[in-house]
Amino acid sequence: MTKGITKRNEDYAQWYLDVIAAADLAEHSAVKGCMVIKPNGYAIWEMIQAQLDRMFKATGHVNAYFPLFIPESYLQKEAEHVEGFAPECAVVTHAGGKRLEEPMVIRPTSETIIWSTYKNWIQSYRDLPILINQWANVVRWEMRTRLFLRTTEFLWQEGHTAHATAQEAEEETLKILGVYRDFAEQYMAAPVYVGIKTDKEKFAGAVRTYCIEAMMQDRKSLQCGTSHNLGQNFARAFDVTFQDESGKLQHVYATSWGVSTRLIGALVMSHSDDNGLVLPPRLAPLKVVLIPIWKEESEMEKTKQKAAELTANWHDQISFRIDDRDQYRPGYKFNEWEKRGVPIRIEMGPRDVAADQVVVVRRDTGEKIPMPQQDLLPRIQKLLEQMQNDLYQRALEYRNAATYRADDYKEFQSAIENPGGFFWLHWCGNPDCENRFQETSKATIRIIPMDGEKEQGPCIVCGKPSQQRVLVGKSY
RNA sequence: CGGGGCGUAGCGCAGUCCGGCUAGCGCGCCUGGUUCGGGACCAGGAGGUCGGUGGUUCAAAUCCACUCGCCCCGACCA
Repeated sequence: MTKGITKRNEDYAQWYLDVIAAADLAEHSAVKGCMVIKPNGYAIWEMIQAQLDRMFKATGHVNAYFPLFIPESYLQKEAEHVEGFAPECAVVTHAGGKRLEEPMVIRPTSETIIWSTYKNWIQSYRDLPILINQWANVVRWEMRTRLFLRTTEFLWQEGHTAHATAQEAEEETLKILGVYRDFAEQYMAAPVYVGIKTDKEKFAGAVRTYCIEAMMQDRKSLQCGTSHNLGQNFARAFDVTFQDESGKLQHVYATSWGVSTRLIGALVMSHSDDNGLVLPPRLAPLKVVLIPIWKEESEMEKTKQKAAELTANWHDQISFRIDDRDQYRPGYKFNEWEKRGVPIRIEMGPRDVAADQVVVVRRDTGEKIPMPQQDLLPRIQKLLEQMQNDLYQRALEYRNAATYRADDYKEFQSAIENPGGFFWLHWCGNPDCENRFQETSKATIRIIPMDGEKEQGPCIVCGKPSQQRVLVGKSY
């Protein structure tokens, strides 16, 4: 029945691209590695933004905006940071028809420009904390790109906070990690594992990087959000000090954290099926589409009128659309809205009008549910919540079923290839061991759990004692 | 950067090996009509510097050289 969408089990990568095309979310642009986010895709981003923005503000953050351009010398002030980002920076050398005295980097992230600014804002402990977020675009010249998951330019939010104590900075880092986790689970309906990155995987310039990791339908892991405790690294690099209560000068403690348009890719790969996009209701820009059905002109008027009556008081309460376009037949419309991931479709034809009912169809299950027209909106609202929960549960079960414990390296190596998934392994903490199994399995340590159960065991590579298991998987 | 693929109508492609009429097909689009509870059908129509430059030739989408770009698979990364 489906045209134009490759089956998931035939070619997952192609399926992903096909779903994006079918749902009209984005397309490749004339510029390599860049994408045009089309209205359907951008609307999802706006839903993500709106909710996260509420959550950031509820936790005391405010928005600001820092420049796109960063003097090249700024980037070089933090050693690890420059090493990590320099290779993927786009640099502007000419402007206004002249060669610039100092080249400008197009921000790959804004720590450096922000800390050079915070320096002027902070003198006393009374100036702290600073809790700022910005919604922005950034550019990272990646070798290989994939729509939404990794593009040369992408949209994100980056929070940058400044604190008087190490403890406060750590609390902030964890607070945001919690926000991300809640957002992923409650809004994206994506269960996530939460933990710390290994030194090898952490952000360039951070003391510690925390993140949330979600499993996609191909059993690969996608990092969906990161929260960094930057310690005093950037304060030292930019000489940002404050006078504490006792009058002593101290370097400021910093955090930074972000999520990006990658989340749209995560949504696609978490829930969608061979018929196209499936969106969790809470992030669906359009939640309901009502399709009046008719044969003759008289019926057309009647059903259209009925549809208008039925939804007369919906406008402030739910995002919906009546698709009464006359140039398409119902089957075409069913398919079109399905591809686009609208959670609920309401069919209403002459038979329904006569029976004072409608047929409600769930996008996630395809289930058709006849419903009385009376009190339709609350029933729909309830169903949307049900769907939101069901999507989460389904994703959770899928992930749990594909998460294993492994103690034998050979077994792990074969299992990561087939069937694939997440593996809890004992790891001694030695980067050499990390590199070893990374090279041989192409899988990486996704997280070290923070509050996971302690369990003694031998490192799966070298056999030395390990205090707990770490999560390993192939990733995007 | 390595490997592979592709640039011909808005999209997907055929034609290229072996040069030759006015460059085709499907989808989509426009007009009219019949249709309408799971991707309708009929008729008519619009739409092309064949990625670019140079060369070979009476003649180039097709052969040669150079070049630009994009996509996919790997190494780097949110």
